[in-house]
Parts: sequence; C-alpha cells; structure tokens
Amino acid sequence: MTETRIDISTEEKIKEAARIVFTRKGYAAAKVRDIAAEADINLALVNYYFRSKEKLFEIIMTETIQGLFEKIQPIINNELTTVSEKLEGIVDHYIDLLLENPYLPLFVVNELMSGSDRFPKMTNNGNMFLHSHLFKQLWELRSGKKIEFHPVNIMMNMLGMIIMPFLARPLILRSGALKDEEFRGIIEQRKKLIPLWLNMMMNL
Amino acid sequence: MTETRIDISTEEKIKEAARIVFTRKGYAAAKVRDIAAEADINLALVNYYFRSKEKLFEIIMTETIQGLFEKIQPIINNELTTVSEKLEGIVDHYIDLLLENPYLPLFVVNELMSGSDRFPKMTNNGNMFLHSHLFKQLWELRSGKKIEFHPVNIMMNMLGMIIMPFLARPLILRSGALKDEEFRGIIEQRKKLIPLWLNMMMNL
DNA sequence: TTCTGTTTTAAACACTTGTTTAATTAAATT
DNA sequence: AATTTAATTAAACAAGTGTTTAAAACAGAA
Repeated sequence: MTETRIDISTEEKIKEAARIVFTRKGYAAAKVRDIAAEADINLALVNYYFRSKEKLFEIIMTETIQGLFEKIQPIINNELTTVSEKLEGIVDHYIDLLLENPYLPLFVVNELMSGSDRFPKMTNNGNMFLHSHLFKQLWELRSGKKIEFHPVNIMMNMLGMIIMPFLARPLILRSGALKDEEFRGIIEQRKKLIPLWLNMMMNL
Repeated sequence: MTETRIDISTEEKIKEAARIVFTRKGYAAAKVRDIAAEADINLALVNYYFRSKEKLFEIIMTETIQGLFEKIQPIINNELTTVSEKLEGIVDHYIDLLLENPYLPLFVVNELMSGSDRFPKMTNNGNMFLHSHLFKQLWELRSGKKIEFHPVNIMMNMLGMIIMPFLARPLILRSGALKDEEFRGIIEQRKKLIPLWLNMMMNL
C-alpha cells in the first residue's frame, strides 16, 4: 500500500465534490455552496482554485468525457476483433462505468440538450466513433446485406439498452417493482444479453 | 372552424410557456422571468395564477405524465392483441409523441433523478405498467421458455431504443454525422424496426 | 355613471448565489 | 528568525430570482 489517500489536496477535494454535486443535480441546480459543503472547505476556495463555477464545470466535464473515450477508443479501433467482440467490450466497460457513476448519462445528455455549448470537447469525441474501425465494419455488414439499415442504428440500440436501466432506476426502485439487489442482478445479466441481442439484429 | 385560438386565456398562455421553458431548461435553470417573457405577460401574473413556481411545475408535470399514460393504457391493456401488436402500438405512439416534444424524456428523467420528489404522480403510473395485460403476456412468454430473462428487460430495451436517438440527437447533428432530414428518416424507419428487433429478442 | 370585483402592472422586498476582498494563518524560502 | 509566498477564512458585494404589494386598468352590474 503506497497511497492510503488520507489527505488529498484541497484542489482535488473540490473536484471530487464538484463531480458529485454536478452530476447529481445538473449545472444550474448545483450551487457553489453545495460543492464547498460537499468538499468540506471554505466557499471562497472554489473560486480561488478554479476562477469560476463555469471553469470548474468545464474541467470536470473534459476529464470525465476524456477518460471515458480513452478507454473505449482502443476497443473500437482494434483491427483484430470482430464486430461482436467489440460490442461485447463496449457494453461490458460501459455498464461497469455506469454502475460506479449512475448519474453520468443523464448529466451528459442534460448538459448537451441545454445547448449552451458548455462543453465543446464532446463533439470531437462524437466524430471518433464515426471514424472508428467498428464503424467501418458495420458499413461492411450493410453492403454485405447482413443489415438493411443505417449502422448508426446499432450504436443507438446499444447505447439505449445500456443506459435505459440507469435512467429508469429511480422509478423502478420507488415503484417497488424490483429491489436494489434484483436490479443489480438484471444489470449484470444484461452485460451478456445485450451483445446477444445486438448479434440477432445483425443476423450474426 | 370553431376556435381559431387567437386569444387564449392568460392562465393557458403561462402554462404553455412554462411547458416550453421547463422542458427546455429543467426546473432550476428555468426562471420565472423566462416563463413570463415566453408567455409575453407580466412577471407577477405567474404567481397570481399559480401561487408559486413549484406549484406551476407540479401542474405541468402532472398533466404531461397523465396525458402520456392515458394514451398508452388502452394499448397495453387490450386483451385482444398479441405482445407484438402491443409493442408496435407503443413504439409508434411514443415516437410520434417524442417527435413533437423532443425534450420530454430528458425532462422527465432529469426531474426523476433529482430525487426531490417534485412529482409523486409518476410512481403510480409506473405501477400501471406492471399490472398491465402486456406484462402478464410477457410473464407467460417467460414461463413458456420463449424468453430466458426477466420481462422488464423487454420494456427497458423498447424504451431505450425509442428514446436514445432523441437524447443523442444534439450530438449527432452537431457532429455532422447526419443531417436533420436523414435523422427524421431514420426515426421513421425505426418505428418499424424496433418492434421487429423486439420480436427477435422474444423468439417470435 | 358609480360601484364592485377581477386582472394587470411597475416596483419593491427578501433571499439566494457567484464572486471578490481584506485580513489571518500556515508553509516555504532566505 | 525574518521574510516572502501560498492557503484559508469570514464578511461583504452585486446581480439574480421567487414572491409580494399597492396602485392602476379593466369589465360587468346596479
């Protein structure tokens, strides 16, 4: 054990707190005072370390998105794997990420929808998908008549099936339809099921 | 033509404006002054007609959710239709609704996630799904070994595949991957494709 | 018209919220 | 130890925001 992490720098404390509060409440509802409280530091320190709320937000976003795509990039650009293998990799990785950070998808989409251009980094990463080896393979499936629709449909379906349970979770739990452990179990099963379903769609 | 709708009551004007601003920006970011401006009425009138921002929000939410489920209820409880037919109906109806109101899913989920219990009506409607004829049919599929997983997976997949494109739209359009007409075209195709894909999952 | 109740308005109020300031404490440097 | 620099704090500021007020405009009835 090299780093017991007993004492983190104030700067890092603020960033972790900001991640929590921003993702939980969204940009507008997340107050600087909330972040300071969550980090257990003085209010003024937020602006001392990160000139403004907006700047802090940008940094958090950039790091989050960056980290996400850095892990997915090698998967979707591996020239040695099949489409199915790639999708398995993405699904598995993505679900793990969301299990740790359930509010992330909502957060991302929410800020994206607000149209306020608060994080421009996103758009570039979107392009990364389109120029990936995976996408090339999907286009080949199309020209080979294995699928009769635009490849983007596969991506939408994959992401939709991955994300949906996390969006619906509060509703599902509150309604009592499932207990939390059951929910976790279903999520875990879906890691295997989603790639299977996607294969069916591609006639593989 | 009985009602050319030239002059709507102030109360209705505020509600329509609130719907627009709330769904576009979320509860916290939607300012009462924005709503007043959108409705083109005096600021104080908002509180005159609806005692508070919170009350106004509750009313909007209740009406929206109510309207949504009222249209879906007869579909999922029709005892004369097959699972596939029901799913076709839901998909078709839901997509049409979202085409008119693209911000709705984000809005709903967002407010749901905030956990602030700003609209309790939702939970009841969630139960409606679980006690529907559709759900009974899905359970029968399970006991008949047509599907080897919890029926709730079908619902999640359906909703995920329906909603995902709308969540991703801003990203897709900004990245230039698709033009707006192409996007609309794909959505239209998905009305047919999603039920097909769902059938595959259920081995139907 | 005059009276009555309703609707609308401009202004103000009270509180929130992002940011800054000026002073204090802690740490590093000489 | 003395000096300088960085980190932290409580307080204040200015703009924003939900809500209220008190007066004005309006509509219908007597």
